Amino acid sequence: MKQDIDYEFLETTLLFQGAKAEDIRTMLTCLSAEVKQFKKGTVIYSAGSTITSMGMVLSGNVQIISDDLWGNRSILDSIAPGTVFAETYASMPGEPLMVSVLAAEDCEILFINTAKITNTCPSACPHHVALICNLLRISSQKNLNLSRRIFHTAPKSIRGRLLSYLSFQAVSCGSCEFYIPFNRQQLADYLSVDRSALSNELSKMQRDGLITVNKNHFCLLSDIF
Amino acid sequence: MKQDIDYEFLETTLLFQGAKAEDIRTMLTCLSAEVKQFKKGTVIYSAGSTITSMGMVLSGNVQIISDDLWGNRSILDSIAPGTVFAETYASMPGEPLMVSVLAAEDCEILFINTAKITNTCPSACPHHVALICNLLRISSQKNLNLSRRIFHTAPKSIRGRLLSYLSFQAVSCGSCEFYIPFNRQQLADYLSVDRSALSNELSKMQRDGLITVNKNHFCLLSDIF
DNA sequence: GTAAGTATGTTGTTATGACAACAAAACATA
DNA sequence: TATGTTTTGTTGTCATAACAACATACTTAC
Repeated sequence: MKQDIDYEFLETTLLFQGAKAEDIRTMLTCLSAEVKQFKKGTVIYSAGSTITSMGMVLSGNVQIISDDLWGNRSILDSIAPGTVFAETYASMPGEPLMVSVLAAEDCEILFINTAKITNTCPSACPHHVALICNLLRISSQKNLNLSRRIFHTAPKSIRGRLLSYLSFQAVSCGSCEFYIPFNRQQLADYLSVDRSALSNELSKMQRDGLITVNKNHFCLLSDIF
Repeated sequence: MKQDIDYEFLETTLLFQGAKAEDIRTMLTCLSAEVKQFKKGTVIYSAGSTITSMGMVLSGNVQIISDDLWGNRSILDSIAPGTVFAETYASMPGEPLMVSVLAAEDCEILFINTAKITNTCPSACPHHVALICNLLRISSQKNLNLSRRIFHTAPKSIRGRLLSYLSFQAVSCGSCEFYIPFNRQQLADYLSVDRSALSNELSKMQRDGLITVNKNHFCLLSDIF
């Protein structure tokens, strides 16, 4: 089973950052990690269940989805190869998932039991410690992303949210001119507003001389930024 | 300086969970942790700056605050003794703070350099590993809290947000009858809605036979939960 | 090129929430 | 009990965002 894992690829991931292919092979054996295949459309983890292993996408693509009380499904995130998912829940055993994980394509997933990483005596395998540090970094990064989103959705008006989001983008890229990684629908979802209302507000802001917009390219004009 | 630290108290904190007072003393020396005093109203960390140490409140109380572009200040969180703050930023060196940390009362803060925890060779001090695991747990827990909040503020109507929040509370305490840890203003802030509109909506939901409310005590009546 | 599909912008209507201002409890303190 | 303070509920007005429906690009495939 394990011989088909591409350890060179794993070297490039955030989780295994700093470890050599050979070390990773040893670690995965030691942690009794498992690779499983999933057909497109399969549910990998379902909301409400409790889990003990985080997953890393080796190939294919998985989606984090949420079905609300009325059956409306929304896609919260899309996980690319080399990225982990469900690591938060795997670190907090017993906590039921609020979301489901779905195979968006045929995919291969590497499952790693988090408790084995944290519980196994680290002296047995010195790379364990590096792995935990990487996990901590991944968790902190996710934390920042979540905090930012809460931040940008805190204003009650669409314009306020856009100003919050856009000025952050400007600061973080060090220029008043930048591209955003969202299309209109995705930006609307991120800011929790209606897409057409968002489009409308962008037009107004352009008329008000605050910004210029062209597809994903934004330019902040005002001195309030 | 360090002799006035209450190591027995630190034993009870999440960060030092599992370590004995004597171990903690050794670790803090090894990590060259520092205790500092702050007068009420002092800024401990200010938004925009970059930091390398997380803080733990030993006595007093600190607030996480955010001042928006127009100078409106909002209190995002209140940190009690034994709890850490800014640990996310300390784990991601170079990331500028989005919020400020303010001494809400006279207080004593223990500062710990996160890089020293993760970089120091763990074999030098075996409890380092436990410390990192505790940090990971703290980070994961915060992650869950942030995710939940995003979840509950995702619906666009006040009623939708309340249903999301209240049904989660019911599930997590295993009963349709429960107390919430917020007063009206705090709940409104948490759900990012206006307080009086929230009160109003709760009344409507009561009239519609969905819930009964009495102060912090809620009872979900409908079968949709 | 045409056609089909997707993404984006526009407009008008309607529902809803923010806000302000006030009333009524609840609580504390003297 | 009287008094001030805080919390919560109520009401009405007004701004705003959701929604629907449509128009106009912009893509992609044929």
